Amino acid sequence: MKPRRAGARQLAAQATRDSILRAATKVFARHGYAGGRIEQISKAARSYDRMIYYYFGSKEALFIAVIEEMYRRFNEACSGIVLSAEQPVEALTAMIRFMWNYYRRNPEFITLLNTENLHRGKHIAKSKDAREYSSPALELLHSVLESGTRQGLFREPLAARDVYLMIAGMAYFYLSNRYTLSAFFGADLDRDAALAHWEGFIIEAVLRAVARDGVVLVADMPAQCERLAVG
Amino acid sequence: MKPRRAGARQLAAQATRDSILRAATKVFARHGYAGGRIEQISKAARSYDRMIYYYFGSKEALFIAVIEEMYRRFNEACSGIVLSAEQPVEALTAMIRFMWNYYRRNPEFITLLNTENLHRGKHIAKSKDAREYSSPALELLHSVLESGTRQGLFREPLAARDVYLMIAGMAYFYLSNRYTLSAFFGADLDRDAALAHWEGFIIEAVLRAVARDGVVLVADMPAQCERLAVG
Amino acid sequence: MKPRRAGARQLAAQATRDSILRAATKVFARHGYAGGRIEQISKAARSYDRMIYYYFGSKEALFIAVIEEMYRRFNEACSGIVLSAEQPVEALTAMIRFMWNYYRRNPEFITLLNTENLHRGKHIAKSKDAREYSSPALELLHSVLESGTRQGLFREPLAARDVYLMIAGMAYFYLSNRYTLSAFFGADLDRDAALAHWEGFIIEAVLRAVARDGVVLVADMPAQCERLAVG
Amino acid sequence: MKPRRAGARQLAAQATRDSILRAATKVFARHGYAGGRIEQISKAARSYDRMIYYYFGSKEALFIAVIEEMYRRFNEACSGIVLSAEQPVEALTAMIRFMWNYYRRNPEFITLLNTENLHRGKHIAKSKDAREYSSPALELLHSVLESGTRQGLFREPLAARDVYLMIAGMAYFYLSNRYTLSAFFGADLDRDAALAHWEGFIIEAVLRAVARDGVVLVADMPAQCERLAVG
DNA sequence: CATGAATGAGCTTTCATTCAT
DNA sequence: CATGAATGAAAGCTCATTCAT
Repeated sequence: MKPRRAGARQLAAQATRDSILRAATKVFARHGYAGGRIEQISKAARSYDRMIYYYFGSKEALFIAVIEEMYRRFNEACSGIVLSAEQPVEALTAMIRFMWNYYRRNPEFITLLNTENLHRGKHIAKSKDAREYSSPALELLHSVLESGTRQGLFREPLAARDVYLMIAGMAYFYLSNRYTLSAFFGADLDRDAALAHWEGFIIEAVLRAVARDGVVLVADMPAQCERLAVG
Repeated sequence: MKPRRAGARQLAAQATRDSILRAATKVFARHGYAGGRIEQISKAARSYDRMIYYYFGSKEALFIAVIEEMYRRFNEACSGIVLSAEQPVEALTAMIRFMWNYYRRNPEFITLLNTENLHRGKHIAKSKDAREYSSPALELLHSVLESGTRQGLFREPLAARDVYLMIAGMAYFYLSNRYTLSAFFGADLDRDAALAHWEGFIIEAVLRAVARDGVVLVADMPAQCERLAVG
Repeated sequence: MKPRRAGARQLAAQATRDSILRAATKVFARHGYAGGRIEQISKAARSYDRMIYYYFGSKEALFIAVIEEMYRRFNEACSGIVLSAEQPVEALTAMIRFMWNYYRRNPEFITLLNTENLHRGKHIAKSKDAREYSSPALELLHSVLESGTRQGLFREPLAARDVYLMIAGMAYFYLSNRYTLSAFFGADLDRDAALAHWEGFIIEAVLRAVARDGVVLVADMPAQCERLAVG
Repeated sequence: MKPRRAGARQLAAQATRDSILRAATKVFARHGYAGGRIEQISKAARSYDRMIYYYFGSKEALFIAVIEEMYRRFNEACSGIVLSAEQPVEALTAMIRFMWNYYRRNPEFITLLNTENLHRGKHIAKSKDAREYSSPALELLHSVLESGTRQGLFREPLAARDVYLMIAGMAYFYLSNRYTLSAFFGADLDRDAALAHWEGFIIEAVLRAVARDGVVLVADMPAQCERLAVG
């Protein structure tokens, strides 16, 4: 009947829903699931409590939507990675840098994942789209590792999953736990120099982990690498 | 006059305090700070809400006490590590196994740290004994790395802190995030085989990270190691 | 669009707020601030605890609102006083009767003021409208005193504030402290005769306090007055 | 058996009881009955909650004891008043000054009375010694008034009770309500000048209230008085 | 008599959620 | 769809009081 109006309405509705989702992401990331308040979310979204129930049904359903969106964005970002399989060391280095930077720039990603793991993944288990979240990052990594092996740079191919876990673990842990670690070490892990140092350390450790015995892989800025023969 | 009786009273009081602390550790580890209910804690401790306030003053103070106790235990456990500095590869391997097992056997350690980091370390900051938590593990690691270098097995010594972060990161992340990772990978990371595999992977990766160029370090079960010359 | 309906909603909301305020006035007047229970208030208002926090935010803020409303009503009542400045003795007498009757008919006024003074005025200090509470009664009194002086009935004008304090003190103290005073005197100060006697005594004392030396002012019921020359 | 020890014990016990009573007086005076905390009292008395129940039985019984002690002290103080009945104006003035100063120096007297009146005298009603509290002040006042009448200074004798109420009302109200009055007047009633002014005003008003028609009584500092004939 | 732990009812406050326009 | 009032359960915390040496 009034398509234009209906369209405008739908647009407005979508905007409301989006702003709630965005606000919820922030609030849950900051305070956890139990600590995240419905009212805080609705106010941050400049909307009303009621709207949250209208669009999402419950606090838990909202949290699930937040987790889903978080994965969607991560995979979307992963899809954007372009690597030259011909230069596996460069590609691997770029992959590490990507993950490190993604974690750094999306701190909610880390705290939301921690929150979800605190709850033993029960929300992701309820998600209908859970299956779709297997990341393109893994496949990329797999082909890079294969290429490196083929070129004699990497040893017999490691499981992409293991390398992924290694990269993610080293990057994630440093950022996720930097507050307690800073207290533990008596040093500020948030300083630029410390961050840069750790990024370099991850790269070095991963290259050493994948390198063929007797081969030393070096990643130089900007993203250069060399092959140094031994013996 | 009545030392035994007075002692009994104090003992009972200490027992009450301890059981509250133990219960709080479980509950906060399971549900986070905001999600952890005072009533749940007092019931689990077979005590009363009032006693929590009697002994600790507030929910937050109780949480701080939990965090402090958690660190104390960890450092206590670290103090028990005995390593033969003469066999640096074995020592380093043992160190890794220790941390991996500590995380596995003390899952609350992980979730409590995550919770504390969610709150940006604000509780540890309020702790009076925060300074004392610097772990003996770091110093041990330092001497092991030095010994390895001296023996020509390890390259010029890496910072103990970096190696510690590498080990902790790889071990911690796997265990902390296994629920979301299992969904992400579509595989169960909790299976014994998967756990054993990852423990081995960490050891291998760390040994490769610290090895002198051209040296391949291998850690064999049970805790054997060999030196394989290359070239 | 739907002004009547929207209006009805707002009206109902206002009614809820009002009934809470009314109930709170009663409860705080009866039991003091600490002794006044939130639940008692919400039940008396036929509402819910939650609504008190919805509309007022906290127990203290509710008490402040009660104090503000109490002052507002008092000043509103004072604004209704009509005095003929030409007949200062009658006017002053009427003023005294007004205050006496106001205290008698609004016993909460007295106990709320006592409660607020117990807390050293800390709530009124937090009130934003505190400034506006200076009563019209003072100005009225001032003009009555001036008129009396001009007519040669009153001595050189006393400060309206002092006369106000005298009236208020005598009336307030009798009513505020009648329970302990009754025990102290071994007599019932609440009997009609006793009350009427005291009202007359205040009037007489005040007239004597303001009278020009040598002039005896008499206030007869109903509100008549004569001037009796002396010497 | 061990009289000295028993005596010492009794003394210590009395000291404990007294310090609790003193602490309770302060706490109830400061926070009212409901607002006064048992723990606060026991801590202020450097004793234990349990001791309060040991010596007084309950919070209410403790409050009754406080009220009784308060009256006892007041009457004790009144008993110390020495007035020369031959100089009724001076005597009356001295009486007023006594009451004004007693109120000023014993602010707990005022707030405790207010608290007791808030509860409609229910505690004093439960006191067994309540009868004994009729003050010597009334009798003193009575004889002063009679003497003044006999000497032709005061009019036909007023009821001592009325004059007492007048003095008490004016003095008590000013001090009791000074916090709200200061806000109401926009002036500080606690300043020395203001206090001295009001003391003088009370004296003047009372003298005028009791003076024989045509007689002007003046009370000069220090405690002098003159008789000024009119006409 | 003194001491400090224990008790459970009850307090203020907050929560997620639903109702009524 | 939006708005804001309403709801009742449950949270953290405090209270006066009693128990057990």
